[in-house]
This record gives sequence, structure tokens and C-alpha cells, in this order.
Amino acid sequence: MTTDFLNELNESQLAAVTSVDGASLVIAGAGSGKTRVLTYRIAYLLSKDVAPWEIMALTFTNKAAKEMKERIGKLVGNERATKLVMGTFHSIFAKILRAEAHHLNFPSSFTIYDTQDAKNLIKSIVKELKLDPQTYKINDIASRISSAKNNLITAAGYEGNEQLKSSDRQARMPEVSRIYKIYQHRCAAAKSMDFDDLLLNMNILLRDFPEVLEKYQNKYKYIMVDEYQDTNFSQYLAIKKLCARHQNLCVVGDDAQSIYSFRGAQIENILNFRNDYKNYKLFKLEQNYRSTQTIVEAANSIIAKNRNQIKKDVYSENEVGSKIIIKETVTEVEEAYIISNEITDLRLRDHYDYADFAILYRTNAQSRVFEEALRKRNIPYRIYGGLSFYQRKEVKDLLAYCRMIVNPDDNESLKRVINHPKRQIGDTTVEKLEEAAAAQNLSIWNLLHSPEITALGIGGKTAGGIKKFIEIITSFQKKLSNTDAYTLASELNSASGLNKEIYEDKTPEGISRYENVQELLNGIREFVSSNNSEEEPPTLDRYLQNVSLLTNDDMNNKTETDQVNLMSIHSSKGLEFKNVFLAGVEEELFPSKLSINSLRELEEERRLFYVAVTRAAQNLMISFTKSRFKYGNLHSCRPSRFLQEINPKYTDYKGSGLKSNFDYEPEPNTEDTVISTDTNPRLNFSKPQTTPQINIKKDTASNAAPSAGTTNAKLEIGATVEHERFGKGKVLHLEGDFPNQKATITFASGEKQLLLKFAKLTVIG
DNA sequence: TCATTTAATGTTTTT
DNA sequence: CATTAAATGA
Repeated sequence: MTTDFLNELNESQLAAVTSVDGASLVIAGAGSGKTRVLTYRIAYLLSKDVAPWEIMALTFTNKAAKEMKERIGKLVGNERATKLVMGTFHSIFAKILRAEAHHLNFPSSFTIYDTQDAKNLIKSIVKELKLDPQTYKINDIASRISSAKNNLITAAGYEGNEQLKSSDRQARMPEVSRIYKIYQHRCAAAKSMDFDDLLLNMNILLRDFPEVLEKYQNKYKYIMVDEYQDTNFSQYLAIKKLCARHQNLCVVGDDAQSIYSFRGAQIENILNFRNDYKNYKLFKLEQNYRSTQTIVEAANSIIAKNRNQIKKDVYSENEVGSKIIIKETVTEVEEAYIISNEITDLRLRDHYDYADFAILYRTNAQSRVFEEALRKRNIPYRIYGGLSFYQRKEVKDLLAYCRMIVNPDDNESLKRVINHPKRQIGDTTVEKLEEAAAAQNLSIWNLLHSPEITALGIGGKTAGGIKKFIEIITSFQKKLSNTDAYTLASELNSASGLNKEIYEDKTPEGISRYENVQELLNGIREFVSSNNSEEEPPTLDRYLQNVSLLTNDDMNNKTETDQVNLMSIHSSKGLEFKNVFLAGVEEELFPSKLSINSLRELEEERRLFYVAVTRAAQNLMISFTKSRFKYGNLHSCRPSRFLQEINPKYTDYKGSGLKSNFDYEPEPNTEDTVISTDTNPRLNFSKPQTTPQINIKKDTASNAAPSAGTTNAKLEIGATVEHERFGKGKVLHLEGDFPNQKATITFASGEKQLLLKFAKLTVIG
């Protein structure tokens, strides 16, 4: 096969592409052809007769993976490109986890909980534990659990971690550890993993099953990671293990563009590379091919303010270009108005397409004013990010029904649809069910089929509703294996009553909801027609395996392409536009109010600013407004400190009369690389010691006291037991015969009746 | 149980 | 302001 394409690379790019054996670290400045290096490197490997399935390439978004695959396809043919193992960490790990699920006691069709599902579950747990929701904020707890997982701290590890516990106490939430533990229990019972679990469980899989580790180590001879500066510890360790055998690891990144620490990303990964791979080769891509000299140098002057960075010298040999325009406006409406005017003018004057423009902002909430302004001028636009299509209520509802068919233990989906459309099953009933199921360590679906259900005393109307619901789900479950995903989903849409409800709603919102559902069904239909093979029939469970990891830009937009692009700076990473408008550059908004008290976070905001500026190829206009609506009332704003950090020789304060306010003083950055490269004081992620479990045998002599251990077997009256949720208690009364033996136990919180068959109790004495 | 009204609460950023 | 939780009444 030809390797002519190598001629298109510069010297340092070529070196990075052809150095395929051993570990490589590619530090790639903005616009220096990072993606190009990765794609050509893969194409080069393929030309050397490396099989595509021996190459694993991890990207940050699905979109990046898709585009890279297409580009490689053009170089070496689609045949091979489609066989590459390429995707996000989450999607590739999910695939592996499904294949190996039995090791972790999950079915391979496990459900993936999205952020919303996770938060709903946490909310129920907080409620059940009767904790004050004012102090136990769902978002807080969710992010604590998430960051623990990203640092490979399991629920058990959390419990034993004094540092975390004391931080929780300080936040007056001493029970987070307990919530985490229960949360994991519930996920397991629901056969579900959340986003972070995909990474965490991958690590557990590789840690505890050496034969599995070995299998994948052998399989993937070459591993590549894009955006390495945005990987977290969990991702880092998984990669380290996977590449341990061949050591052919190539990571590409730019520490100056690390903007995801809120998701657990740590720049240290890129800096510690040299410690982990002693014979690594370093490549620096410093020539920027994207932007004018003005933009590149202005960006350099911004990032120079950060103390923590790897020294590099990004330069451009493109034309000098025009100065960066800084524009002050009175209101946010005026800001949007001026930008839309500017787009119209520039487009006509310099013959740009609409797609050559992007409007970038710090928060998604800012998009609305721009939408209105652009609509008024009849400018076509496209919004990226924001609330995903797959997270819309109506879409999630239908998907929840689908998820119930594939995995009826998925409690979050059940709670979502059991009374939707209305089936006379109220909140009280659902809460009762959830609590009872949790107490017995069952999924709600299982509980509905167990004898326990009668004890709950559910009324006739409600019981009828439940019966109807069960009928729908079971009837569709029977069809699962022999019906394609589209047929099943659309029949489910009607049979559930969802379709009727939405169809009858003729309000504009109702119509749009109807369209969204149709759009979802179209997507499923496409899945069916493009996956129609004998050995892998296009069943609903296969469809669902992918869908939870999809985002908006994974939908095929056959709509027009010549549109102005609106997006948050975060989602603009990796993209470039000829003309960029960076709006709302005000103190407290950008940098965000939440970040200004910590140097670390402030530097991340500055990197975000750097990312925004370097998206522009030719023209950049930065704007800020003097007043802005916040929570409904007018708020006055000051220009962002970042504006003063751009060397003024690259800027033009058009009409703002503010130039004199900005005294530029380059801050000497005395030290080169200030980041500590010490290995983090890392958590102990070794396999936990398994406490020997003595299961009490059913035929224990009746007069012998139960010995210590975990049991679901026969108990003695008077025995002290511990329940996952209720804590310690004493067995007061027993009735019936094992295994359907019922125990009345007094806990600190009161008396509970538990069916021993299901209750998970630890016998203490 | 359900529909309507009222109160409160919150904004980074995303797989 | 906009969305969502809680409260009220039927």
C-alpha cells in the first residue's frame, strides 16, 4: 500500500507519525495538526500491515472518533477503517464490559444510567434515609461520588478514607459514604452502571481477572489516546494496564488546553508520562497552521499568565491578519444584535459561508439571545450541546419503556414510566414499592412478582394499573428476540399509550414533542436497516447498548449544512472557524464566579479562554456587555480580567473607548514548568481483602447460636444482625419456614418485617 | 390519586 | 427567568 500521504506532513509531524514502536508523547499546540498526526499515524500502521482490530484509539467525543475514522477511510479504504477499535473511553470500555460482564456479575445487556438517572437514584436514597435535602444537595453528592469513582475510590474505599470522611463532615454531610454504598448496591440490583462505573469497573475487571487483562493486552498492539490532558486517573490507569505488554502507546495532548478538571481530568497525567514510560519519545508540534500570526501571538500572551504549564513555542507562518476586535455593548441584546449584523456584513463583503462563523460562550444559557437575534435576521444557525436530544422528556420516556423490555430491573426506567401515561399509580405507591424493594434487596420489578407485594396493601385501582403495566412489559419481552428494534419500539409507543398522549397534544410544544419521538423512531429504523445481519440481528437490546452514550452530534443531521455555529467554548474544543465571536467576556461569567477563589480553577478558566481564542483562523471579535439579565433582574457587569491580559498590540478596542483602562503589564513567568511531577499520593487501588464469609447452613442445629457471617439463611430469635440500610438490629420474632421465613427485627429506627429469602443481613452474634 | 397553584432555587463546562 | 419541588384542594 502507498504511503504517499506522508509527504503532506512537516518534519516534526512526520517524526511523530512514523515513530510507532514504544511510548510517545506528542505535545501539540493549538492548530498544529494534532488530529492529522493521529489519523496519519493510524494509516501508517495499517500500511505496515498491522490489523485494524489490533489498534485501539481513544478519543474524547464520538464525533471526533467518527471523523477520524472517515479520514482514515479516505487514506486506506473504508474496509479497514471501520474495523478499527476507535471511540470514546466510555463507549469502548462499555463494549469490553459487555463482553466480560459475567465476571462482574452483570448481564451483558446491563443498562447505562445517565446523569439524570444517577441523580434520581441519589434523590430517592436521600429521601429514604430521611436526610435533610437542604444539606444533602443532590448535585453535591453526585459530584462527590463521581469524583471518588474517577479516582478509583470504591464505596468501600470511601468508607475507609478519613480524608474524604472529614471533608464530608465539614460539609455537614457525614452520610455521603453511606449513600455511595447504597447507591452502588442499587445500581447492581438494577443491573446498571453509570458513566463513571464504566471506567471504574473496567479497572476492576483488569485488576481482578488477570486472564482478561492478558487477553486484551495481547489483542491491542497499538494504543493511541487523543486529548490526553483531559484524561482522569481512572482512564489513565486502564490505559497503562492495557498497554503494559506491547508498550506501544502514543498519547497526544496540549496541557494548555486542559479544560475538563471538573470531570476529574488531571494535567498531571501528561506530565507523569515520563515517569511511567522511561524510554518515551517526546514530540512537540509547535507550528500553528490554523490561525493568523496575530491570533497565535495574542493567545500566547494570554497563556503566558499561567504559571503551571509545559514550555512550548507556538508560532504561525500565516499572514499577520487583522487585529482582534474588542467590543463593548450596553446590553446582551445589543451584543447579539451587533454580532448578527457583523455576520451579515462580513459574509457579503468577504464572501464567507454561514458555516464559517461561530459564536462561542461560556455557558449554554447564553445561547438564547443569539438565537433570537439570528432568527430575526433570517440567519440559519445550529446550536451544539445544551440539552441533548436523547435527554428530552418524550424521548427518554419511550427509551425507558424500551429499557424496561431489555432490563426490567432498571428501576429508574420503571419509576419513570410505571405511571406514565397515567395508570392510577401515584407517587405514594411508587415510593412504597421502591422502599420495600430496597429493603429486600430486590428490583421493583422483582418485587412486583414476589409474594411480598400483598403485604403492602395496595388498593384495587392501583393494583389494576400495576397489572396492566406488567402485561405490557411482559408481552413485549416475549417479542424481544424475534422482532427488530424498530417494530418493537414503535409498537411499544402505541401500546404504552405514549403515542396517543403526545399525538393529542396540539400545542406547539406538543407537536414538537411528537416530532422528536418520530425522529427517535427514525433513528431506530436506520439502526435496523444498517445492522441487518443474520448473526447479529438488529434487536432492541443491541440498539440500546449504544444509545445511552450518544450525544446530539451523533445524530445524522441531513438538514442544511450552511449554518452559523453556536456553542459553548467547551464543545468548541478541537474545532476551527474562520470567524469567531467570543461573547459575554465579563468578570464573574468568564472567569466564572465559582472559579475566582482558587488559582487552579482560575488557570483552568484562562486555558478555556485560550481555547476560545485559538478556535479562530482569521477574524476574532471578543465582546462584553455592561449589563445582563440574571435570574430575571438586571445586573451590571465589568469587563473580564482576561481582556487586560491580551497584549494590546494585537487588539483594537473598537468604539469602546476603553483602551486607556487596560494597562498591559506582562507578568514575568520566571519558572519554566512549575507543575509538580510527583506521582500523586495515590489511593490504594489494590484488590480488597475478601473477608471470609461463613454462610449459615439451613440445617444448623436449632439450638446452636448462629455464627458470624453474611446470610440469607435461617436465623435465631435474639440474634444481632446488621442490615445494609437499617443498621444493627435484634431478631424479635420469626414466622414461617425457611426460605419463606419472615423475621421481625427491631432496628434503631423501629420495627421491620423482612423476608429472609431476600434480606441481606450480616449476623453479628 | 391528580390537577392546579405557589414557593423556592439555581447557572459552569460533558461522557 | 424557568424549571421544578412542595402545598393545596378536589
